[in-house]
Amino acid sequence: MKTPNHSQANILKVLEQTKKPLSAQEIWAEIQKQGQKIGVATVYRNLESLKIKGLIQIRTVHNQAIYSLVSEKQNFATCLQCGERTPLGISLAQSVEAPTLQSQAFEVYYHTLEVFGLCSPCQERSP
Amino acid sequence: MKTPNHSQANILKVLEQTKKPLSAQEIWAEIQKQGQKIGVATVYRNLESLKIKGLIQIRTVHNQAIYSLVSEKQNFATCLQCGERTPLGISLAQSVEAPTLQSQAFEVYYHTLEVFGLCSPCQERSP
DNA sequence: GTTATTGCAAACAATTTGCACCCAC
DNA sequence: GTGGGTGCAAATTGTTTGCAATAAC
Repeated sequence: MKTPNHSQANILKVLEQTKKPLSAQEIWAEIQKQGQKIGVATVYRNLESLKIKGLIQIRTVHNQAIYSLVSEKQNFATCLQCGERTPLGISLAQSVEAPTLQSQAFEVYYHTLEVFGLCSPCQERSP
Repeated sequence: MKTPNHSQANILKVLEQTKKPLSAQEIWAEIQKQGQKIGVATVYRNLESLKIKGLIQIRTVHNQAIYSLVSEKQNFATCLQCGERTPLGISLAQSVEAPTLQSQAFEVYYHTLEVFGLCSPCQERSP
């Protein structure tokens, strides 16, 4: 659990290859499809480890955990109704992170700026 | 589902009273404790409605949805290991929100700035 | 009277856990 | 050999759904 093991490497590889956030089940299916033998439990256990290492991040959509590489875009506009997330072309948190958190001995891995509301289609759907 | 009904009012009241984020089950238990009769399903259904209205927000901790009023602090440092969230004394997103999103016809309800990493106790616990 | 909302219990699905096995070192 | 990592299947638990009864307007 200390050094990145074989399963964790597979998980990271899949996330890099597909280039999009996946659920645990999708990751599991994908690794199997690539010929590797792996159990669901192993996927979950290693996803947890990877999360704590700060390599992947988790968000929840429709009551299902979705995993993605931390290296991907961190700023989104998320629709409360359909869950669609569109990246925002801004990145501004670094400037405040450091000073505020150093004093609290908090070790920053990454950050997220997310805006919630209704996307245009959903606005029309529920007036 | 259009106008705030009785159940939704109860949910909001509980969230205001306890002044802290609660799980659906906790909200359900609390409303019952106050003498109101309500079913779990009703709680879930109305939480969903309140979410879409932008009145409450959801986050997931340990595979459980946690609900809180949107009016509460939106900026946090979250520990990836223990899940502890400490509010940040900053608020900076407004300035970028508006211009970026107006062009996309996205109706903003609220925003969140979250920083992830390890809190000081957890750093010592996992070197 | 018509429509929306509710409670109940059953159904569901994602995630977790216990345990025996196996591999690496 | 020993300890961590694994697969399997069972168990758990939060959440959702169908439906008849009820409340709202």
